[in-house]
Amino acid sequence: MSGGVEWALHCCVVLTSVEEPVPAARLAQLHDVSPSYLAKQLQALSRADLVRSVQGKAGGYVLTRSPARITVLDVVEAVDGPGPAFVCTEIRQRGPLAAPPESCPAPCAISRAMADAETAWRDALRSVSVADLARNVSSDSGPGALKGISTWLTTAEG
Amino acid sequence: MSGGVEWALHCCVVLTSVEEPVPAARLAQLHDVSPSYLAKQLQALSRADLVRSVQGKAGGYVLTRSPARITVLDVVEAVDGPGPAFVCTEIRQRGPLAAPPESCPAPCAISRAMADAETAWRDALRSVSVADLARNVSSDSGPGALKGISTWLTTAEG
DNA sequence: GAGTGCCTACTCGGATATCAACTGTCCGAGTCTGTTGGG
DNA sequence: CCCAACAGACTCGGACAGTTGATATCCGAGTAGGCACTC
Repeated sequence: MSGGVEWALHCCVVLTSVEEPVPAARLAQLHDVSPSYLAKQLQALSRADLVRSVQGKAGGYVLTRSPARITVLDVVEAVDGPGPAFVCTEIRQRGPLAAPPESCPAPCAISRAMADAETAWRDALRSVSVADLARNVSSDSGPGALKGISTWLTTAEG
Repeated sequence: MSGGVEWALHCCVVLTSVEEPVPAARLAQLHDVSPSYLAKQLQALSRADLVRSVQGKAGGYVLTRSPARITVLDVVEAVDGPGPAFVCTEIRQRGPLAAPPESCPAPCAISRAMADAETAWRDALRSVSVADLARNVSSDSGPGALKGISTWLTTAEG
């Protein structure tokens, strides 16, 4: 799994607490990560229409909709790609004892088992929204944590 | 996800139908895959104690226990490694507004959500055994399919 | 003083190097089988 | 005829290159805001 998923999720959570656009560079120095690489992840979120990019002097990124309507699965698929992690090569149709294609209308049992597991994984990620994450962060570190980050993001200090 | 997982699972399924050891080279030409690379995957299965390797002239690989007691998760973890796919970097403890370590006794909300999803994925893979896979293959391609593979594996034809 | 045009500075977006992991390959260590020689 | 020792060949196991995707970076296109000039 790509490590940029964690960055993107944290960015979505902090964007929950602010209404003005936040530049990628500021998000990068907040998390102390590479600004250029974080920009790439945010571009992926923008392509997936999870955040809206505004250009110009006071530009940056803003969530396109309510955090309650953005699931963790949305972010993961935006960054890591929507394709399944396990891809069936249909090796049962290869080799000297290959199964004839007309007898393979459905994916093989192995492919089905892996697909079912990935479906369970996706369902779990879909059941958690970015708003849930922000709520949990508040109950962990106190309600003032996100508020402090919000004010730091919107002020021009170093 | 490593593509070798598919090869390893197919090998485990075909090993279900045979009692004698089967060399890696024969499994490779059955599936028409690289013999050397398949050998690497089988070595991983051997390290995980899922298959037993016997050396010498009539050597090869055999399952160490009943296929009903080998789960798909066992094979996946043996080949891809047991570590979780998502690793939390604890970036909340970095940067100018880093959370103090004493206020982070538990993993962060993001890490928990990802861990829960992976647990669901693991549970799904753990609930399917190699015996289940073999049974499904038989209902898909007919009971004769595995039998034919078994006889082909144990005979010395080209 | 108000409006307009321009200029600057800041933003994103995609094209570009660097690196690690997966993929693929090879040769040496070890062992079982079959044969052969002797008793 | 039976046993034991040997040779042979086949097996696995770990060490060694090639290639694709992830990581990290840079510079150009575009736009909003601010300023100066004009009316």
